[in-house]
Amino acid sequence: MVVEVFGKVLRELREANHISQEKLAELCDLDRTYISLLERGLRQPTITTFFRLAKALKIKPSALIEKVEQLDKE
Amino acid sequence: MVVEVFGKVLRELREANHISQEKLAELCDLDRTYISLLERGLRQPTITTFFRLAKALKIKPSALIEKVEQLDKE
DNA sequence: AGCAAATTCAGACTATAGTCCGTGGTAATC
DNA sequence: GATTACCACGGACTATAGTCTGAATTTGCT
Repeated sequence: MVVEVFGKVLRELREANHISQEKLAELCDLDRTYISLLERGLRQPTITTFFRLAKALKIKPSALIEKVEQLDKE
Repeated sequence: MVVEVFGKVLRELREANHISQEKLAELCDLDRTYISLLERGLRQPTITTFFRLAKALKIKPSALIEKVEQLDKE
């Protein structure tokens, strides 16, 4: 499912950036606990939230979606 | 803003596919009136809804995001 | 082992995603 | 001028996005 895959990708990218959930939350003006929910696939973002996450993680939104696309095909 | 741009792109792609809002809604199992709201930039989809829209419009999600990215840079 | 940072979890809350019902308007087509 | 297709718009509704606060738990470090 898209939402679980997105969570995994999000966590991978965050760790690759060596920042905490709290730092990421601050960077894209979201709540600390919400990042946790996203990474665990318990919530799904809207597209503007998605864009803000991508920006904070220094990746193009299209490149981020691509990663999700790949893993989502099983 | 991302949400308005997304609405424009959505409408363009739907018209390029020669289908009505109602037909698109049926294809991705959404409500007719919600497609209207999306196209007018009054609502923004979550990522799974985004993926379903892309599929119905026969475009890769990453390609769809790319279109939004382009127009979003002013 | 012990401390600190990082994360998870829970409850209560507001805003909005998404549905469902209908109504009205416009532009073709017959 | 009645019908048909398409779309905008309304209100009322349920589910969930996203916030806030704090406490419990895990993880990493020395």
